[in-house]
Amino acid sequence: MVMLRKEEMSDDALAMIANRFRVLSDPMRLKLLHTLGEAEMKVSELVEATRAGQANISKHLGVMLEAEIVARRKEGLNSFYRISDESIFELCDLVCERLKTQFETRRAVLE
Amino acid sequence: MVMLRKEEMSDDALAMIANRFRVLSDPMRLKLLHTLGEAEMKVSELVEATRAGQANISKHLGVMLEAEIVARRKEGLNSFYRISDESIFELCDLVCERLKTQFETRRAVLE
DNA sequence: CAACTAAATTACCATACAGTAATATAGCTG
DNA sequence: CAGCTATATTACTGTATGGTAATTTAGTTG
Repeated sequence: MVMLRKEEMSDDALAMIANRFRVLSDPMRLKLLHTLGEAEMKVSELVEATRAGQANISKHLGVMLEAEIVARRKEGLNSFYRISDESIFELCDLVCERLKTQFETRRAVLE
Repeated sequence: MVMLRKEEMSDDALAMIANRFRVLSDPMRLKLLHTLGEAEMKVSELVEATRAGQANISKHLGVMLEAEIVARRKEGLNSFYRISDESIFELCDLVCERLKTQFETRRAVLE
């Protein structure tokens, strides 16, 4: 546990971790994950839900598929995507909680 | 809890979360956090520990200071940095565990 | 105060990447 | 098979960002 504190941490390991964070560092991808949180959806539904371009959504889904954060199931003309890495919700929750604490602390300074 | 699953999630909130992930999405910054994990250090020590350029390190530290992931204490000519957001270790651990699981699954496929 | 030092900032270049329009691919349907 | 549809891919553009050299800033010491 607490890997990052342990002495040995190779550059390759750091690069892999950094890459995972990079995949999560885009608002549109987080929006897709948020939307997908509820249920499996096909691309056209995600396009409608996010009101973004089809090519854009396809590209973002491709990035997350490659990172194995989502999984794809093809059925005829449609592609259905779903979350395949539930741990991202834990990550987002942690960040959310931390941000709230930060803002609360900052606000308290003004009193 | 599990914020990302809740229905309402504003674009601003998504942008803030994405930004936090972005700050963590660079190998050199993770290396600095890893190095800082043990104890407060001054910039020159971090430069030596990471074998990177001084300007580079200063810039990365500035990014993390702005994000309130590290804190700074000035003493004479020196600046001492320390981790101010311990939750990043939890984030990194979660990612690490998930990556290990992924690779193990992928390896198992070859048997 | 002049010389020195640590850290921050600036200016610059190169690369990476998000968004988008156009096109390709693959499956469906008449 | 011809046309249609959903998704993926390609090519391109603009913007953001990491690395670095040069400079600035702030503090120290003779």
